[in-house]
Amino acid sequence: MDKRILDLQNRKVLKIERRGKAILIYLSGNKILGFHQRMTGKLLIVPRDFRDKHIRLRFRLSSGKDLIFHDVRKFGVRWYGSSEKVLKDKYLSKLGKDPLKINFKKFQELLQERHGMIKPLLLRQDVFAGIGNIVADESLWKARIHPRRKIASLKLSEVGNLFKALHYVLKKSIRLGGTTMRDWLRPDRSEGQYYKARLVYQRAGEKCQRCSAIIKRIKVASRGTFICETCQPEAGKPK
DNA sequence: AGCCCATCCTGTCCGC
DNA sequence: TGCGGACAGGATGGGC
Repeated sequence: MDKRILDLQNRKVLKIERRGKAILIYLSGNKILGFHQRMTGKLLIVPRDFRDKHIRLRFRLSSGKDLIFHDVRKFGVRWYGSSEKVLKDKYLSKLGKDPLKINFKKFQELLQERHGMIKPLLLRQDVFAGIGNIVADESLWKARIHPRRKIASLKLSEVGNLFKALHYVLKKSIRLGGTTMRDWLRPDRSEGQYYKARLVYQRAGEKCQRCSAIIKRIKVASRGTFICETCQPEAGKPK
């Protein structure tokens, strides 16, 4: 039996917090139980007799149900310890700004003095906490910005459009309960509805909702990336 | 600084 | 039906 798990006995959940893509459960006795779901992780509240080969952790709750961490690919991360120790973790302590919690001026500042491409920057959790591949592609499409555009080449109006697009996409995906494309489920095992609402991500070969051109799949930052080449022209490549 | 690749691991899908 | 390759909501470390 794992001592760290035993140590959870009788602890009370005081609050649950999200920091970027990390979920922190504050427990009595100054402890934090934290998770990062990565690619296929999910936190589920299930009946005690719920069984599945991919359950990695199981916590018995006083409600009579179990909290489980289910993770097919085992990339998920779990933290546990005193809140000081957990918050000092390399990943958690370096998390950047939540895009929904900053104003446009701050957003502009974070883009200053950057020399790379815009999409890889959006995906950096130490700069913007919480933006993932889907939100990045959907936002860049909405703002009509090619993911390989150099940050320094973006006009003020484009930076403004991107900021607005990020807010729009993040709020919408949260309102729709997240993205279920294959594995992921909400804690009550219902599906998130954002995947049905997406406009470019994983839609290669389909028509752009804005201009009817065919959506393409390219690679940016070693990640599958979906764009409309007409709406999101690449700098230096006039059509 | 920033880009790419491989890696961690399991499952699915597609072409042959 | 089998088999190999590509790809999948992410992060990290090494090489250039």
